Amino acid sequence: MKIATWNVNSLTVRLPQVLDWLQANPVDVLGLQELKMTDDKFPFEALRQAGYHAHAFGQKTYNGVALLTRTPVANVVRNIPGFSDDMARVISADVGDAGDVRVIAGYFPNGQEPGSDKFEYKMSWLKGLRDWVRTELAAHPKLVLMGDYNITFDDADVWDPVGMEGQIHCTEEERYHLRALIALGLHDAYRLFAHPEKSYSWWDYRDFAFRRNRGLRIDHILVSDALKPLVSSCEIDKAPRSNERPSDHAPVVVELSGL
DNA sequence: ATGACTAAACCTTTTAGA
Repeated sequence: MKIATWNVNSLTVRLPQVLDWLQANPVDVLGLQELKMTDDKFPFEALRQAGYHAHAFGQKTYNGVALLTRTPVANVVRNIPGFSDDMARVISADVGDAGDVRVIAGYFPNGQEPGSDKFEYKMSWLKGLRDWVRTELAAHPKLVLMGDYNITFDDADVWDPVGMEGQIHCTEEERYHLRALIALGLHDAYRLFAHPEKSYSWWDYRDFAFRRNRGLRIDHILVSDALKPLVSSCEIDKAPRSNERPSDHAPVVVELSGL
């Protein structure tokens, strides 16, 4: 089973690229973030013709997430139960032939800058997510928590760790929450394998950042203890970042054997 | 240079992203 996450930064603009990517990478599950559209605009029919079931949770202009799957899913949940939020950031479902893999796909808050109201919202959102994921893990041992986290784990995820020290995506407060998720019994699938140094999942549109590989690794796939032994690969696909009108994020793909 | 691109909307200017 292959599971992927991709922040497309407007599905309206990126739909042709998503369809092209799925044709070349027929993953079983794809989580999308930053749809930037309401559900009545969501391209259910185009995705159905591409062979995917789709569940969307969108809103106007900002945020918005979706889960695309080759086979039908069950128990779709939108946002974080127990955490009141007027933004569309999370969608989860039971996937796989046995329906025993819980996939949670999220668009984590950006946070703007430390000390801002948006940063405080990011901190409370992360706490709300963790409290819910703890109970989800107890109910679903086989669990994947993936998406645009908007947090780097450490300096290895940052093109300029000195210049970005203490800046948004790189603060100790954000990384504390990321480690607290790991402490629930989750593992960063990407770091289960050796990868080249300076591997990132996002590059600024400005200043030729992609060509200069000035990026951040902020899109992650975390797998539970029960799934960790099944992970056979995890890769960032940089190819779509070279498209015309690309998303600023690249897809991340994990392969689970025996599912 | 609180800049550089990109996207959406209240659309020739602002807000947000990361």
